[in-house]
Amino acid sequence: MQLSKSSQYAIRILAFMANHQEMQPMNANKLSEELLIPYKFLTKIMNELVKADLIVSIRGREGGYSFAKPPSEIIIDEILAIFHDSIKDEQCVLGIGFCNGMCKCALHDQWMEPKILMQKMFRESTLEKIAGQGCKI
Amino acid sequence: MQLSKSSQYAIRILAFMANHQEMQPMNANKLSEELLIPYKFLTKIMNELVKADLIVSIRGREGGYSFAKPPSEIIIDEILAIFHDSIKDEQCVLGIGFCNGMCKCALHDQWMEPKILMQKMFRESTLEKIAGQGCKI
DNA sequence: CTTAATTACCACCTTTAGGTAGAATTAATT
DNA sequence: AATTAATTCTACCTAAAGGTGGTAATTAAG
Repeated sequence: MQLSKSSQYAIRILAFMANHQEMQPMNANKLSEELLIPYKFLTKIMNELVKADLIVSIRGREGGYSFAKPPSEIIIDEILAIFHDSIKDEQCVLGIGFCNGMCKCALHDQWMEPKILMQKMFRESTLEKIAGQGCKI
Repeated sequence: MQLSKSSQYAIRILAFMANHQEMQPMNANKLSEELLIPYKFLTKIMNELVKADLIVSIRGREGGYSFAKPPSEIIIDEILAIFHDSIKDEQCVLGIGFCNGMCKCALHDQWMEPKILMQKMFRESTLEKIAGQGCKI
């Protein structure tokens, strides 16, 4: 029961970048060293963030990555969605097809509250909001 | 962000068995057909439940599976633990090593409440409690 | 004793997540 | 124009999850 490594890394990378907007564009080497994320894996993730239009990349010398839009407009759920980690409304904790009022799973009622809280957390947290928190790793 | 198939199946299987205690021992064929879980995968899961002492198996004709202890004494978290799906106290949502007061991740504070709720849900739900709920698939 | 019904075990297959390698492309600097 | 520092692309590798096949072991029933 946890996020994929890709999602975890992506959030940490973007939060770090949001904390150092003056250093943009920021290159993959720097990010890899600061966050202790394998270089090649990191570039793969960054590339997906570029394709998803969260990040723009500048190739060549003095290049690197910068935000495609301000961190205040990027929500965590948007990042999770890229790596298929977002919690959908209809998602059943026991994986049955249609888990709703008609035919619900054995954990449906208990699952409601934590599920809604997680969705709320992922949907209401912007990068800007969370960037200030924590010890920036 | 979801439970493994093994955990999902195991909970559904055990809840079903708790709902039909008069039919014990219950064999793999019956469980597979009722719950639409691939036979071979199901027997693999049952075997793990046997090794974990949640279930006892009886081989041979008229054999099958029965509870090793009453469903009122089996909590969901115990099942999740078998498949490495339990949510540990120190588990960080962004996967950093030590996420606590000293050095916490950017989502630490927001993660607290849903995490505690999920742990509560998994730790306080017994099989007996959840068995009655839902439409028994 | 034989047969049929059952679980246990071992080995494998397929798909996905996580991660790596190397060459191609781009662009600033010299 | 050459060099160098950077991203991008394609392809691959490894480990784990999910799933299957075949057979041995066990046991009740006939």
